Amino acid sequence: MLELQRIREQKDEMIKLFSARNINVTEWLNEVIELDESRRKIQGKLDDTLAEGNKIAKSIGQLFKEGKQAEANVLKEKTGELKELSKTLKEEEATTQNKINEILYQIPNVPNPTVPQGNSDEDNEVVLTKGAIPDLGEHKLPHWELAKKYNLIDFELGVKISGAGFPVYLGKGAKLQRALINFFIDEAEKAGFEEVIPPLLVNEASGFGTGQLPDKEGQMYHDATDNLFLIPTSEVPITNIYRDVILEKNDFPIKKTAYTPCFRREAGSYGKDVRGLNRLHQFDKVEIVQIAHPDNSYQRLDEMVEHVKSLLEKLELPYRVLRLCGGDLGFTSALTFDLEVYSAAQEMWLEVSSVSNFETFQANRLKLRFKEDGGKPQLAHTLNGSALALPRIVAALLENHQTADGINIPEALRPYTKFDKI
RNA sequence: GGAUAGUUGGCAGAGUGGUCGAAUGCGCUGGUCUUGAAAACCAGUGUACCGUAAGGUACCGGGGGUUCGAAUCCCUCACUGUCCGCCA
Repeated sequence: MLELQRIREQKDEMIKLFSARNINVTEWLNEVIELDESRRKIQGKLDDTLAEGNKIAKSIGQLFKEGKQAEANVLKEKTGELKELSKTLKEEEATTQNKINEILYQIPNVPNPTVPQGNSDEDNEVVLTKGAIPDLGEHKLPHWELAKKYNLIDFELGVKISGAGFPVYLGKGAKLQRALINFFIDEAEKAGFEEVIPPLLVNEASGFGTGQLPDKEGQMYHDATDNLFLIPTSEVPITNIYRDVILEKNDFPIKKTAYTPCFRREAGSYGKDVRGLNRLHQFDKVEIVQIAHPDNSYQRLDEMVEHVKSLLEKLELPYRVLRLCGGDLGFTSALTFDLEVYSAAQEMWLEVSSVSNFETFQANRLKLRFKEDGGKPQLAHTLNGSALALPRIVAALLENHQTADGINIPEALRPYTKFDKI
């Protein structure tokens, strides 16, 4: 959620930056400013009214103490009107505040100045492409066929138990999952991230804090009985550790990593994009999260991208780094780098990581702040990235490393799989 | 699931209708003292909003109510502790 104060002070710059998203926020911002002005006026009146009421109430108390009942009763008469007035003003203020919030909830984050303008993923900027695309010759198989051939993943079995998008991993397929998770976690720890195991179900306040709620509840599985949501990413529970927290300056840097399953309803997805492991309702992911000082959050973002790149290199996968354009940029993000691996048999790039700086957008909702020596609390920056999402990595791993007589496990992963080949 | 007790400032913990944003202790910050430190003593120490400021308003788990006045009374929800039941 955007900061009201920033809207007041930097409206024009913001409008300019929002053009990267191809949206015009002028009317929204003007309306917010206008509503805020009237809200403040109302509050002024309300405060005065309450102050007067407080004063009278105190006098009445005093009079009672002195036994001056009659005088007290006279004063009581006067309070009725004040009460009515303050009630009305309170309602007005609440209504106005709600209108402000309604608008604020709809406005996405301000894009960083380096975000290219664009409408769709076609306008994303390729920052870097690295690694050789393997020449698999004639006999290349897509990963879902490899999975079947080597008995690694059973998609139909998952349909029987749960439905489409819930694959069952078998034998070496299951071991490969576990190996990747441990590999990713170990690498994250080496990079200074502390491992946590968060809850997989979160409450409404947490969903709101990171921006899944309101509006995107359709994306999450919801348990209505207890009003809990299955996490679509561990970003939600991890970042919410710091909801309603005021940090000290030397608490930085805060770096957490977690492995969790992730659950996404993916309503409306269809076609080749959902084939095999490309898009699932349940998948595994190792996430890295940082809470950073505003002064160096972009440096932290770069470090996170470097970390993810190193993972892909160790897995010997060809990848590219994209700077997302405004049209592809997530609602809460100010700047996002996507990392994609090349899936050699499908002959397409698959997004395996998304590394973002949310600046104060989430922190504002979370009330996640920090204090400089002697200063007032100010909002921290939140960042996160996948490091990495498993299914598409598995897809690329199977496809890219396939040979006529099996699938080679990359060197870096062998200590974890304990086998060299599938 | 049943019974019962709770939820107060960074922590502990008082406060059961008025002068309570809230005693006291601990912690923290600054000062005095000291060669330095500790101790002792003194002062300060929540958040948000409004206001140029002085100052004002709100917040004692959330929401609602009673009252001139609520941390305190009532309703409701959430959470926590304890006991019982069930269970990995």
